[in-house]
Amino acid sequence: MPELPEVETVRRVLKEDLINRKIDNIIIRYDGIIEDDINYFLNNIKGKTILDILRRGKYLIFKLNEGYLLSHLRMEGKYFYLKRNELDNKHIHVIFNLDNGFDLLYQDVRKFGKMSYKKDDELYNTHPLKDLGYDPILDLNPDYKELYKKLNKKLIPIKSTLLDQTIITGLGNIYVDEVLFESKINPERKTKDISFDEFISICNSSKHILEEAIKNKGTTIRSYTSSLGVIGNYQNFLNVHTKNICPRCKIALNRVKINGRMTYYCNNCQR
DNA sequence: AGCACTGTTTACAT
DNA sequence: TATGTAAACAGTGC
Repeated sequence: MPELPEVETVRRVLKEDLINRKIDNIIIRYDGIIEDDINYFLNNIKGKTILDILRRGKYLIFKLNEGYLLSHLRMEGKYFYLKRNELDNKHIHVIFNLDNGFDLLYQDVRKFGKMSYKKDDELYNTHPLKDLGYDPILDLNPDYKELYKKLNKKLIPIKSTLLDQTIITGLGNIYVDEVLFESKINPERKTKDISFDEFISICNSSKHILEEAIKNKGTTIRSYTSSLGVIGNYQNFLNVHTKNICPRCKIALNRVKINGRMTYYCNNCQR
């Protein structure tokens, strides 16, 4: 479900309730969510206290008093902070019993989400975080020249490259369309044909659009919520994604598949 | 009923 | 190495 603004919103919401909460027990109902050996995961997280909640790209990072709980929501993952036994359904796959009588529930309709435990010295040095590229919100002074080298001789469409989290991290299907519209670049252009100036424009638009989306608590098109029943607002500011008419020149938008992902763009404004 | 679609990532074949 | 496809899974809508 979520791209960077949605994950950032979830992080902020969870931070209000979870700081200094101790995890007394963990109930895992569906093993597929946990990437580690189950006992390794349980033994390392049970009894730990949540000191902070961080984010990198689309990953949520619970900083514990020792090590980290790394979590990716993929398409449908959601966290709910509720009084014990207040809510249950068949899509709740992991339950963290907290020391104050509340639970942190992990719900995931499609079961794509992943969690793992990372030691203090592992977090940023091992997959997946070590492979992530420029985070437009967290990284203030990126080496644009170095990033641009990665586009070097790629033949795939620029949209596919921007969905690849190893160059810029945090963009997904919605925000890539919006970024390319703002920077007036056709999503079907070959990556290697993007000029350095155009790449800078993409980076600037990414930062600007992601910031605005965070201010609006993310985009809710079908199922995203940051907590129980709380939707985002940025869908009201989308220019092209899910739209029919170009807001700039008023012609009909193109709707094509790139990488198997529905893509919206204006053939007139985006070159 | 059956098929196409969905905000993600990655394993695998070519 | 680079790229495209399928798979992980469940629900919704036509």
